[in-house]
Amino acid sequence: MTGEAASRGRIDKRQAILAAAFEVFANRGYAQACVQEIADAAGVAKPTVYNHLTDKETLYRHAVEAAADLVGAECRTAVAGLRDTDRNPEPALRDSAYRLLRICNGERSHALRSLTFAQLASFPDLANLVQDRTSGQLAETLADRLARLSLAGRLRPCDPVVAAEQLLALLTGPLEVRSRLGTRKVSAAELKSIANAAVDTFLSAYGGGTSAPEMA
Amino acid sequence: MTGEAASRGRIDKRQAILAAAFEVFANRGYAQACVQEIADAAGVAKPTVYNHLTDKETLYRHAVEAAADLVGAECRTAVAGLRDTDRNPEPALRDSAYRLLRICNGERSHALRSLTFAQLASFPDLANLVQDRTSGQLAETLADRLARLSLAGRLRPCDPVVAAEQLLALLTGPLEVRSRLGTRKVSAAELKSIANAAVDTFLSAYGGGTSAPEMA
Amino acid sequence: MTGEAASRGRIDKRQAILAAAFEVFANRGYAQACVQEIADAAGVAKPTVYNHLTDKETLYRHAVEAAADLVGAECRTAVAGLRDTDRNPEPALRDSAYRLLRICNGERSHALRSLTFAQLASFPDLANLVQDRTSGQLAETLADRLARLSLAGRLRPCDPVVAAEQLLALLTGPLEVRSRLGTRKVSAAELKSIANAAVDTFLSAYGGGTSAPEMA
Amino acid sequence: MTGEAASRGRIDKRQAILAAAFEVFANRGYAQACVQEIADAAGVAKPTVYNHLTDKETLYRHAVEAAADLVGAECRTAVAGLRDTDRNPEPALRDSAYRLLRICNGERSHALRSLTFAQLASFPDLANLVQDRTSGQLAETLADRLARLSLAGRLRPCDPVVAAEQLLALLTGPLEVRSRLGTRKVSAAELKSIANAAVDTFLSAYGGGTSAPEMA
DNA sequence: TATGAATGAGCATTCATTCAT
DNA sequence: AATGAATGAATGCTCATTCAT
Repeated sequence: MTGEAASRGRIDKRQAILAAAFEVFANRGYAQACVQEIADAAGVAKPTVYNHLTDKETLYRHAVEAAADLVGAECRTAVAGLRDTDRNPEPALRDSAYRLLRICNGERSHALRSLTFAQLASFPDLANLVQDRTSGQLAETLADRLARLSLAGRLRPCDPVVAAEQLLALLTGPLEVRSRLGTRKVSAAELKSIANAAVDTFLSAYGGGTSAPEMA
Repeated sequence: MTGEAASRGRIDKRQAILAAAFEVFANRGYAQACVQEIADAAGVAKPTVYNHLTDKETLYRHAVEAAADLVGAECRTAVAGLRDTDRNPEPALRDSAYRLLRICNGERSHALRSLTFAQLASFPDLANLVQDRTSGQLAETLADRLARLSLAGRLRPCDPVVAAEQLLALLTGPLEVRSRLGTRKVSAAELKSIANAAVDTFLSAYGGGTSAPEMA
Repeated sequence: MTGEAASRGRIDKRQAILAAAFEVFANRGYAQACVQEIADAAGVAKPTVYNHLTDKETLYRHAVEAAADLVGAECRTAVAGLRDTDRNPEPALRDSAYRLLRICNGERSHALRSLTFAQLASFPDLANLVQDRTSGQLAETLADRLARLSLAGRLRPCDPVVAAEQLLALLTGPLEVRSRLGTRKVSAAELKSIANAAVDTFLSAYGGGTSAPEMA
Repeated sequence: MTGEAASRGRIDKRQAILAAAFEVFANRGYAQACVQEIADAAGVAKPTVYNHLTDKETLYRHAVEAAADLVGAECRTAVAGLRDTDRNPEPALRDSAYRLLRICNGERSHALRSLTFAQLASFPDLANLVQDRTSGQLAETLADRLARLSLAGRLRPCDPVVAAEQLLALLTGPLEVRSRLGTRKVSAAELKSIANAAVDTFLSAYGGGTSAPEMA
């Protein structure tokens, strides 16, 4: 009991530090963020931060990695509805598209994107890691789903990797513009409109499988 | 004469400083870049930098602005071929798409994108300015062209703003993934493949106006 | 029994800490040595060091004092052979001289010397304590022996304090130079040569007692 | 003029920093000395110290080196009187001995000795450098003089290196004891007594060449 | 008693910025 | 106009020391 409570406390503190770190890094950027501020935000003393995470760099890497994992998981959840190949995929596509946009429009996503770009030069490996665990995995998952839909005759035969890539591009590209890189709030209605426009275009190109064969 | 030569020298020095500044900022990021390094790269003494540009911030703003203007101009040139409404727009689209990708894949573009994201928190206004002068203007120009093509019956009736937005998204989104945010070289062949896939999808959705049947 | 064993364990731990402390202080110097490293070297946790020895300063004092006592005891042993006033003292002198040099050339002696000098400013009293318990006591012991030898007519009448002082100087001075303050190994042969040269000079000045009285 | 004055100012500042640094290092030791204190003592701002001397380590090395050169030069001056081989060397020996003791008893010498020992572990090369430029060069110079005196028949034939080494040992050894490693003031009278005792013993061993009977 | 965890205080170093020349 | 030199303000990191268990 005591042991569990203690280690719980330890873990909580570490989590608190990582969360505070991501928050501060997101607001200030890597270089401008100072460890003292992170410590303050986490409610601990500066050396405690160092005890748990060695370095400003290490702190940054762990904070970013954790955020990337969170976003990645959210994204995978968002496209879960596409697993069903028994139905016309259009409603599921519209739903997933909107869910993805909500995630991408979230603060965490914007911050992650921002930080990743910002530190491209300093931590290129971290950029790759983040991309893999977020858009990379998402694209793969999506490609899998699209491939099955295509096989099931719900989508025209196509390269599922390209299709997934383009669907995502049709979602995130316009969002980036409309949100002005994340500096502007985008209403739910606008998100829906982006999502639907994306799905429309996507289906124009990839829709219409066997049920209404375009004589592929 | 002397006066002109002198002011010419002055201008040259200012340009040299701005160029060096963009280079250094691009390589190190805003905070990590130090004025001394920029001065060294420009071949002048540190106070000279301050004489010309007041501030690190001012220096940054001017350097970024100049780069944005350059990229913006390049982009506008790239889509010049779309002005012609007398022909099937497909070849021009493929050409413009490829040209745009080459620009977006260039070092300057990547650096600009990187820096803009990196300093979102510190200089949000600069982010907007850059976006306006690059993708913003480009999107507008493109929307104009597409509107005329649509009017001319070369494209299906559509919202030209959305169409432009999506075409750009289909180009830049996949490029970003493939180039791993700019850290990886992308071959000309791959660029062409991205461009063609984008145009294919775009034309599936927006192509086929009245006068120019796809069967062409 | 248990009590004894326990207190034995306690004492052992304390000894281990002191030994580790001297080792670490010797290698790093007072300020550069950190308590954590000492704790690690002693195989205990940091607070345990504090439990036993209060302070970094206290720890240092005890460690140095213990080392000084060890060296002091060794030195006294080394000159035991001079107690004999019945024989020509030359062989005993040569033997004692060599033994002293071996001690002074030992790691512990060098470390002690180094640390004492290093912390002159911070702990001047400790410097005096160390000097008293090592060269001080040795000089006194030696002076006693020389006085008796002189009285016994084995040495010319002289001020035994000065004589002892000079004999020690003739030993340690050259050793310090040859060993480059302890950074260089000095061979046994070289030690012997130093010892003999010292005794030669010493006997030239102080040798020749009653057997060939110079009629002081 | 202006240039000279300016560079003069620069040099003066550098000298001031080095002098202040030696002072502070001597009083506090390397690790305990903080650069701010040195800057204050030199009457400059901290970064100025770094501008001139790069590093705390570099600062230390230059300060110590400069002090070593000063002491070395003083020592060489002190034994200048021994160059004369036409006279009985005894008065010159007594004079040089006393002069050397005054130097070795000076604050700078003590500090140099202290610091050298203190940082043996951190900067062993510096220890050697200091020893070479002070006692090393002195011993050589002295050996030269003694060799010539010996050749001139003013001293008994001997190994001049050993003789020099022993003479210096007879001076510095007792001084170190009497001054308690430099923590205690030693009166001029006591210095003279040490010097004379050293010369007495030295001459007992090495004096009495062929041409200059001791009875002189 | 022994220890994992936490902290307050301190220090080297860097950098944007400003004078004096 | 251009520069060498100087500085005030920060910031990463370390370490002796103390709690709570």
